[in-house]
Amino acid sequence: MPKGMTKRRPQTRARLLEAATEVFAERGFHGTSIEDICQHAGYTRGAFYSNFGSKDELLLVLFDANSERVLDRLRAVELPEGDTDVFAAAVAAAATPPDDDRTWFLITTEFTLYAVRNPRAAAALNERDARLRTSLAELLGELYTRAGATPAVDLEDLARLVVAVVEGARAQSHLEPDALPPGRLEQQFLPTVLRALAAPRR
Amino acid sequence: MPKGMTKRRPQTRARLLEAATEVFAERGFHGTSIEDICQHAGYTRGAFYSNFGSKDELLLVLFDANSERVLDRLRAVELPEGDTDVFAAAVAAAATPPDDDRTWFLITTEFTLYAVRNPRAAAALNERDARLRTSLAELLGELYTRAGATPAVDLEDLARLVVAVVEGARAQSHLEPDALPPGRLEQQFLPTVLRALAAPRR
DNA sequence: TGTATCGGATACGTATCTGTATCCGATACA
DNA sequence: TGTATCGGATACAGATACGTATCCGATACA
Repeated sequence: MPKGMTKRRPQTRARLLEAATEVFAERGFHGTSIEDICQHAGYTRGAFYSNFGSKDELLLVLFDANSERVLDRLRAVELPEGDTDVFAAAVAAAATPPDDDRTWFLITTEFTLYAVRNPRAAAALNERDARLRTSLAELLGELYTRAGATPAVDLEDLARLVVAVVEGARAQSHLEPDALPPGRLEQQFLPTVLRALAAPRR
Repeated sequence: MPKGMTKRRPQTRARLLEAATEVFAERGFHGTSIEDICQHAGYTRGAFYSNFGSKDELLLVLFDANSERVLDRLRAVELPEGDTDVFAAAVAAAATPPDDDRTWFLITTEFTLYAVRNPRAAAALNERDARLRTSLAELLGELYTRAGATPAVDLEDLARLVVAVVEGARAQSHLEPDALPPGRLEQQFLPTVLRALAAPRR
């Protein structure tokens, strides 16, 4: 805790961030006024400007916090031991989205749009994605090892593919949850794909 | 042309739509005021309200128009004849994005967000996606035929996968054009993936 | 050529949002 | 317990966006 005083401050910061999460998810970033956030959090705009310089700044903080969460989730994935179908088991273990996925899908997508137009945000997003791919590549490497196979392609490239599939599927699932339950596309295809990208036995 | 009169009308409509396309891409849907659109098109708000009921309505029209374009593009894909690597050739033929892809990536993504929150838009989006998948499944079927193979999975499901990969890759490319040129991920992986999903020869 | 209708411009009132400047209660700290 | 500082509320002034109501020039049509 910084020098002067505090105790209320981190609380209101947290509450503002949480409120912003919900309101952004509901109405979008541009569609949300600072007033909306404060109202939803039970504060006035005074509190907001005392804690953040602008709506943009808050969004960056929000995104960074979520990035850590996502990375933690990925790092927490444990590869199963069973020797039946390692690929399928691994995908199944990793493919369950959290309950609040809808909210974060909306915010992350919003942030993506924001990033395409804003260099500072693009940097943050690309850095997160790079770290995510590194972790994922690591995991994939271990997966192939356990399967007793060698990957036939660069693991970072493969990580890009996996991210593309996951993100693409996520969008479809959030638009038509009934037609495509979350995780289904991944479970249906990723095991086969990963297996197909193992180097041929020699 | 409708009864009363017209000639100017469809022109200004078109110009407003074109202006909206550009401004939405630049500042986002919520970030764009109706005034912005009119100014960029060289009209006043009077012209806007005479042609559209609201910004939302205009967005729907914009999206529908683009949907047709996308479907036309897909239907125009011609499978190559050469017998070398049919899968690679097909992917290469289909993977080149149009020049204005960035603009439409932004708008479509924006529209996706809009759709997650708005049933009417979701219906439009899902209908387009369904038609897109149908066309794509057809194309894939023909592709397997030419390859002398039988698909091992439902083609509509496979179409979902392809769409996921393409959309996921598109997002990555627009965020890091240098690290991932448009179409590269597709060309690198899709041929192998499609081949791997052919039923084993019997 | 006259005239009714159409398309878009202009003008207006209102609502909302923004950022800052100031004020007051609460809390740490001596 | 006194006091300086901190956190958030309140108050204010300006800007921007919205939708409508009205007006005027242009075009179809008789």
